[in-house]
Amino acid sequence: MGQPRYQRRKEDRPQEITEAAFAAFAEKGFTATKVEEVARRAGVSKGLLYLYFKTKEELFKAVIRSVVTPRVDELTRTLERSELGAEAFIRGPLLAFMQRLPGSPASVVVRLMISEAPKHPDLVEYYWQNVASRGLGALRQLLDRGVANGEFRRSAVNDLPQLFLAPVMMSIVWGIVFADRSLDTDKLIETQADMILAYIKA
Amino acid sequence: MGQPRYQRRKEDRPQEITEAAFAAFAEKGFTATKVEEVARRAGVSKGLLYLYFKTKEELFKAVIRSVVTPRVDELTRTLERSELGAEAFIRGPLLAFMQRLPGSPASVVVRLMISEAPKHPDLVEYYWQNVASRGLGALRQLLDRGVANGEFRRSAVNDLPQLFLAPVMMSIVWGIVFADRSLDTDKLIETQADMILAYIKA
DNA sequence: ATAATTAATGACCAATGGGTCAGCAAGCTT
DNA sequence: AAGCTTGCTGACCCATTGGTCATTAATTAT
Repeated sequence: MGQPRYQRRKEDRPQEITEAAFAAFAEKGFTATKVEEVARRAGVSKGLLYLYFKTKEELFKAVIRSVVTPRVDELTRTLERSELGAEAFIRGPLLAFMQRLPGSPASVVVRLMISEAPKHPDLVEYYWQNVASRGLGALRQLLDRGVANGEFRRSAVNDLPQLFLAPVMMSIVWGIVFADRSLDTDKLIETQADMILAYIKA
Repeated sequence: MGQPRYQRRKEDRPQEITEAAFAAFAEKGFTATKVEEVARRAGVSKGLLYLYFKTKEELFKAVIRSVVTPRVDELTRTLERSELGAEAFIRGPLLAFMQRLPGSPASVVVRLMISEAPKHPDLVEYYWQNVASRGLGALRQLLDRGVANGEFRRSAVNDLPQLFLAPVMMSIVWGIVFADRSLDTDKLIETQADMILAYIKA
């Protein structure tokens, strides 16, 4: 009956801890989350956590990276695979992708970035390199492609792909602040796409 | 030479403390700001601060209210005074107002709300009643007026005045996270106004 | 089996910071 | 000028929590 009191699972621990931390941060934010709480959720002692992550901040960075990386990969894959025209791509996969963001972990990342960015310049740099600049670059490329093949005219939008993301950001922030008060985020994002397309169509 | 070590200025203290707190919160955020730091900035002892504000949270709420109230008043006044047509109002005073927001204290308030909203439901309620719902209501009214007098057609925008604010929010968040990396927020907001107007014009 | 290795524990430490309060002194009253 | 009220101070308290480390026990090697 000697149930061992724990198992040694060196391989799995980091991810388990990271996932537990994400869940905790999502609920309470970074500062308000106690390291011990993360450990408890991961079914692990606080001491072990500090064996895998030097400080609470290191853990935080690892969490952001772990959430962000797969999502960016998803986006770039979608972009590369597709052979749709620019407008069709925007109305199809891009719209779907953007509409999923407000309800996804991305939303938590945004909240954490806004709260903690000023204290973590290296994390901002990472986020810029791996998410923002790549995403915006892809959008710019898409718009330029549309111009090149005559679908779109060249306009201010070419230099401001942030216009696509503005209603996504609005939806995310709305969700954080006014959790309950409903807003039709799908409609918001879709209408923006409609407007932009009407505005830039050749 | 008996310089008095302090003066009694019961009337001015609350505002002085509130202003010092705003400056401190703007730099470090709510949690990272120590009450003692606020007191120091206000040129006051920590004990006195607690004479005027029961807790750190009460101070926080007072700060938000003090920043938000005058700004809302400014907006509503502008709206009421103006006798411009809907489009002219949007391209004129409304655009100017929105373009000022990202560089204004409003930006700090947004950051604080995003970070602290989950812990301060009553503050969210206050913000909703006094800022969000009034601002959105005014925009809705403006759009309806435009429809009524034949300037605009009725469209999805009538139910989603958040579309106007989306690039403002984007600019604010951008400024918080990527402080240095520049974004032409004026252009972003102006282009959005152009797009919306093109989209809804009768 | 026995020894060696190291994943894992949890009691503990030290610093931080919100909040208190006994006492001091500015400035008013008489 | 003496006394009184109260705005104001700053030393202090103590709960919280990030981080450490001596110890334990699961696993592997011999």
